[in-house]
Amino acid sequence: MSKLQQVYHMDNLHRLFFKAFSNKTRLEIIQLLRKKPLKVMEICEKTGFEQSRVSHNLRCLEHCGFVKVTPNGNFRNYSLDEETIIPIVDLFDKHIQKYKERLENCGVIKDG
Amino acid sequence: MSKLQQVYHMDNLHRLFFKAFSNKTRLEIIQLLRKKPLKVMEICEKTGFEQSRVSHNLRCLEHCGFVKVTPNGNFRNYSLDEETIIPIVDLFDKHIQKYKERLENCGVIKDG
DNA sequence: ATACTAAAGGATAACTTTATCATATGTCTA
DNA sequence: TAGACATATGATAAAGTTATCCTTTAGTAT
Repeated sequence: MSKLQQVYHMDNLHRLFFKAFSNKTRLEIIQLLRKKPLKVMEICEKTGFEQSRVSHNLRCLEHCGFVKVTPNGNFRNYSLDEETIIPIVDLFDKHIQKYKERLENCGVIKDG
Repeated sequence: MSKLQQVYHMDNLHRLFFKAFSNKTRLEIIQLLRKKPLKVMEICEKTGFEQSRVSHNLRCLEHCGFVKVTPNGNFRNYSLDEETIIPIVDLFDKHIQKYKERLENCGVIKDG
């Protein structure tokens, strides 16, 4: 694989990684799981999102390595990958604090 | 503002921040600018993207605090905000290296 | 086995984002 | 001022993403 292809490939991975974060449902789930592991129904109750919506997005998060799942009888417990995700989320705050007004009225990306 | 509202608000900012990153055009521009500041036409030439596409996305990046612009006569020089963006981009690599296969075939988020 | 509960998965309409086209603005030089 | 060049902006069709509805799978208990 050439250098150029490697760089391009890396860009795609970055992009997929950010897409996983850039969704209201998934981000709320991540914030909840920062506090403690939860079952699917607990996430539904705390967010008000319906079960199917939560399941679909947990699937995405698990697939991309953001969360781990531990089956426990009839339930499934979801928890954050603490090795990579928690330090990353913490680091964002610096940028976001500095530019929050701008982020809020970009015009290209919208707060839908 | 209540605690709950603050948390919700923060989530929105995170989301907008990630959306700015989760786009092929913007991410390629960011990677180019990691090396050195560039004019718009230089970005077009290096990426092969057309001028309007680059301008629209630079507008988004500037608005959200990712890049700074320095007008210079007929040209405009764009550069990355090194204080916040560069350390963040570096940190992502750890997660992305660990989960690259998974990111590549998620099913929910696609590599369009 | 049947009923019950928790969670996952498929299809799709509604919504959002993107790239493109056409046009406008701004800056320089003659 | 006019012409040339660099960049920005508005509108919109196409592409991508999301939530929802509905069905299915899987575990548990009786």
